[in-house]
Amino acid sequence: MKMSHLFAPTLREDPGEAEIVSHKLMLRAGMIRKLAAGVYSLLPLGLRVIQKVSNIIREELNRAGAQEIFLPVLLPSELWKETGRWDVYGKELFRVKDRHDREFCLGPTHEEIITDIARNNIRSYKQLPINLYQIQTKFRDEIRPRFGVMRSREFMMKDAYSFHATEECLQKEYKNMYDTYCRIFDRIGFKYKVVNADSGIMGGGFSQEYMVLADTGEEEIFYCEECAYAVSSEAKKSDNCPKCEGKSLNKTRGIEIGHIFQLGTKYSEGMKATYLDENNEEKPFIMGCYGIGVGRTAAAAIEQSHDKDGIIWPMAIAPYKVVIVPANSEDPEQMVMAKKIYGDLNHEETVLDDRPGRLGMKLKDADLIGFPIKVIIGKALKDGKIEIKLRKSGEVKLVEIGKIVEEINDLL
RNA sequence: CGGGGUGUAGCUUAGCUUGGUAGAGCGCCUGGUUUGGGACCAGGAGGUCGUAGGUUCGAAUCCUAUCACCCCGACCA
Repeated sequence: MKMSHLFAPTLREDPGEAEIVSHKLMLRAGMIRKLAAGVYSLLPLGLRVIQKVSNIIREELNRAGAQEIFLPVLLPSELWKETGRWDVYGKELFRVKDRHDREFCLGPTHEEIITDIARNNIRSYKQLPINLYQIQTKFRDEIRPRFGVMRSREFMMKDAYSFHATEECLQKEYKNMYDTYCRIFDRIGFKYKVVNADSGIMGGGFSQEYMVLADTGEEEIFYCEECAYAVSSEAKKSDNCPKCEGKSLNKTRGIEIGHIFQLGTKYSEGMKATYLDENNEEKPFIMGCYGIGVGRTAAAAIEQSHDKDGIIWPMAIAPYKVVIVPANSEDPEQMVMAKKIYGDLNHEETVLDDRPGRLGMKLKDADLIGFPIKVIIGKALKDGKIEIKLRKSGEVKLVEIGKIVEEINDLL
């Protein structure tokens, strides 16, 4: 991609509407623009990050045996009345009527719909277990949307639902999803904790939240350095770790980006969703559900990794991995070399800053957008060398022209 | 929904108290000089002052209503 062609309207100053750093930087880097409170347009850089997060989630879930589906956003009220959530969900549910005055809502989550599919299409224990997921826009009329895409009314979410014949089978899949989520967040490069949580309106039994550690996180969490134990502030019972006796708990803040639930039979009983077991007896499905906030994951990455100059993307979800910057756009030799290197690299992950203008302006934009690798073609070219500068560490390497492509590819 | 606050050019904002020509910086356009961390000079475009009423000879400024947005609280990926 050529920078002169890329639609990334960067802002030099902080927009007044943004309070937290990820919101400010997503606006300044030209990733998002607001349409209404809690409703955001994704521009090319923002969409690319969302797609990279989605792809990692998709790869790991597929590998874990889940199957991707795509459910409607527009949902008839009948299913919601079956479980009682038409009333329980309250004002947070976006309700609409069609021309015949039939009531619908815009999907905030899809337990009812997936359970309806299961009861209509799964009859035998032999068809279990199964885990179905989708990556889709969700709607929740939040009481107070805030912090950009961190808490918006329209947002991208991955939601998965599993169906089981036995409690043991649910436990096994829950553990499978637990591990899968760890792989997903490890791949992105997060520092995170898994804490026991309140299930809220989802209901059911046990649930755990994945919290990305960041000073600006909305929730206070406590964790033990010795073992994996972590807990959110409202559930904390003592100052010491219950597993490692006497060890005191450390306090930090986190952003919830994932939540896994053991639902049990709450929805299947409410909706009479049953299968026949090996004794020809009708049994309600035992269910689990597993969510990840995709947009929030991108915002959390920025909260966790940024500096005064801008975003420091982890390699795995950077919108582009490399930017090539000729120091002087009027210098023909530098431009020829920049284009040659651009030609030798993967265009899908590389931006060539071919704009006229001074080096400082281009580097400021590059640091704001957060490309992990800057390739600067400047003064050292006379000595047959090109500069590689890493966004995260600031480390600078002078590399001989002949080795530059190999060197860059080694860093990806 | 309760409490607090803000709406002036694409962005950041001055002007409002005390009514009388809408101003700046950045960005944008044209020309020139520049080119290693957001350059400089010259010229230029861009404004229903959130909206609707009212007071007044005259309203960005005063009054009323209304809308939008932001922050704190309950909710959540």
